[in-house]
Amino acid sequence: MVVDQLSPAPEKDLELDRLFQALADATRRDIVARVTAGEYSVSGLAALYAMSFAAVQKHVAVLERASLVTKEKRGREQIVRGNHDGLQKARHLLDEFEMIWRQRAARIGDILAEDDERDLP
Amino acid sequence: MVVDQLSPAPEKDLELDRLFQALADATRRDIVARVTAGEYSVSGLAALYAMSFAAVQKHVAVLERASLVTKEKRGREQIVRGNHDGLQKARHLLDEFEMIWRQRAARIGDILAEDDERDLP
DNA sequence: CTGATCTACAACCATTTGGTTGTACGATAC
DNA sequence: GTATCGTACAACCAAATGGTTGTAGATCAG
Repeated sequence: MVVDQLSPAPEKDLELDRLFQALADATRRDIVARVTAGEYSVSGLAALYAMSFAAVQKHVAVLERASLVTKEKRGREQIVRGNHDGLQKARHLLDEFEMIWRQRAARIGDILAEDDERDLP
Repeated sequence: MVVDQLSPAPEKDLELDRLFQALADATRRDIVARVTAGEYSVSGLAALYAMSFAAVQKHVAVLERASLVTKEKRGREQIVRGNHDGLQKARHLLDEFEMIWRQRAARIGDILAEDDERDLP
């Protein structure tokens, strides 16, 4: 019974909480997209948005805690880069949901097939 | 320039905000997994968790607003079912990030290849 | 050295979130 | 009918979020 392998009580998965929480903001998603494609300093990012430097700094911190982004000091700047692992972890969970969904669809298909068999001689 | 096609200012995408926000809670992820695999009434779901009925009711409402779940009245019960579309929308965004990432990796690969060519006669 | 830049972090504020309890109402069971 | 079940919704509360301003420490340019 594959279904019951799912967490019976929702084990508190702080990691996924932070991951999806981090993605639940348009500014942060934009930052992820940008630093995935290239490198930005924190102030370089801050220049892109209509909010204070400190606000962007906080967004980057949220992304960092969620393992979606890494920071590396270079001179007096802090370079922000995309972290592939975090994205893949999120994708992986959604893929699992997708699998459960397909298994369910297949099961429904089987039941219909059984009904057909019963109807046949 | 594929990179610059990305939202210059983060267009406020309420839909994705709600989607990821909804997934940023372990209880709600568990609900999604369960109703994706089968059918549950709201009270049926509430029986699974160590919190009040009203709390679960709110979680279901959040999932419904995020298009991850649908409710349908049946007798005096409200049946909750998984909504495939919402999940696919989230997967789609992460897939886009994945594509950007791969393009970047390919670009870096090209640069290295160019360097190699320059080094050769 | 002086001044400008980039960053970190604290303090504060308004709003949202995740939970509670309590009340009310339609549908079902007896 | 009455009692019970499943639901909806309001009011309330503590904590987290998303933003601000202000202050202070490194690092670089002149």
